[in-house]
Amino acid sequence: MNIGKVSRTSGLPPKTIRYYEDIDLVRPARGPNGYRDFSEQDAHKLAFLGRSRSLGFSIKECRTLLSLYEDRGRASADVKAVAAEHLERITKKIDEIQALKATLETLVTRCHGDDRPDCPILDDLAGREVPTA
Amino acid sequence: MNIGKVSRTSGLPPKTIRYYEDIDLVRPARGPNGYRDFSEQDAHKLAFLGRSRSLGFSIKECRTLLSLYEDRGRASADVKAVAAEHLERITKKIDEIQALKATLETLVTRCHGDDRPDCPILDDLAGREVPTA
DNA sequence: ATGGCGCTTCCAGTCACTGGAAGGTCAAGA
DNA sequence: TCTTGACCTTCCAGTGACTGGAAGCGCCAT
Repeated sequence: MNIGKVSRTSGLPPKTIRYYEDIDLVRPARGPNGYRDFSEQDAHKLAFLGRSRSLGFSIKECRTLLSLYEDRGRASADVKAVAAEHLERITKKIDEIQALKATLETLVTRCHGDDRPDCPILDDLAGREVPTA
Repeated sequence: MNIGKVSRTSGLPPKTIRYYEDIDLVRPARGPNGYRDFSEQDAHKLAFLGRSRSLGFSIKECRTLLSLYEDRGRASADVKAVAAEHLERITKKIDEIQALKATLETLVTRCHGDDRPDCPILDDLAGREVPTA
């Protein structure tokens, strides 16, 4: 399977697939013309990677997940640990970003948004006190 | 004011401040010894930048915000537009990341997490069908 | 004058790609 | 047969927003 085909089936851009080979996530065979020749297994692996990445796992975590995936005797607890840690990070991130949103919402609401130059958003960014409530 | 002092007052690491000079966000004067010499205004600007960045504005947006901040005659509507757009992005991001969290939570809950090798998390990553409910 | 901190520049690395140039390969159509 | 155009290759460089580290100055106190 050429890179174009596996790109279509996995949903990953060719550039990304080449990059994944570069960092040793996949090791496709080569045809006599120098073209990469992906096996079904390679295609599966790439789809797995795409899905993992889209769930926000880092490349490093993907590497772990992939090795667990390929280890027939792995303990599901090991996988769960990686996923749970990731879940915790995500949860924290959501909290942070929601606090951010609240702040921004307050600011946007308070700004009258007209031709006048006085603007609570800039006031806040400049560190001036703006009551929260 | 030396870089160390302004770093303390603005909360930004010296490296970041030098970087901000590099990309022309600040233009501190120089003393006869070659040291950067930050004015109160510079310090203010850096604090403004720190606050904007911590609210998740990109450097590009910070540049816009900063120019609006320094433009005595700006219309608050212009500022509101930048902030509102950012708010929209944040809102979308929250939705996405929450969907992510839900998926991951389902997977983590479903994985028994013991010594056995069968694991719904890996099954999902591999693209196998896993019922959502 | 010596030690230690703070300052300088410059180069390289991070993460996960992405873009582009320069060139080889392959299959289909005129 | 020639040519077109899609597809493939490698390599280099850039993204964003820093961060780390080395080498070498300046400054102040003891």
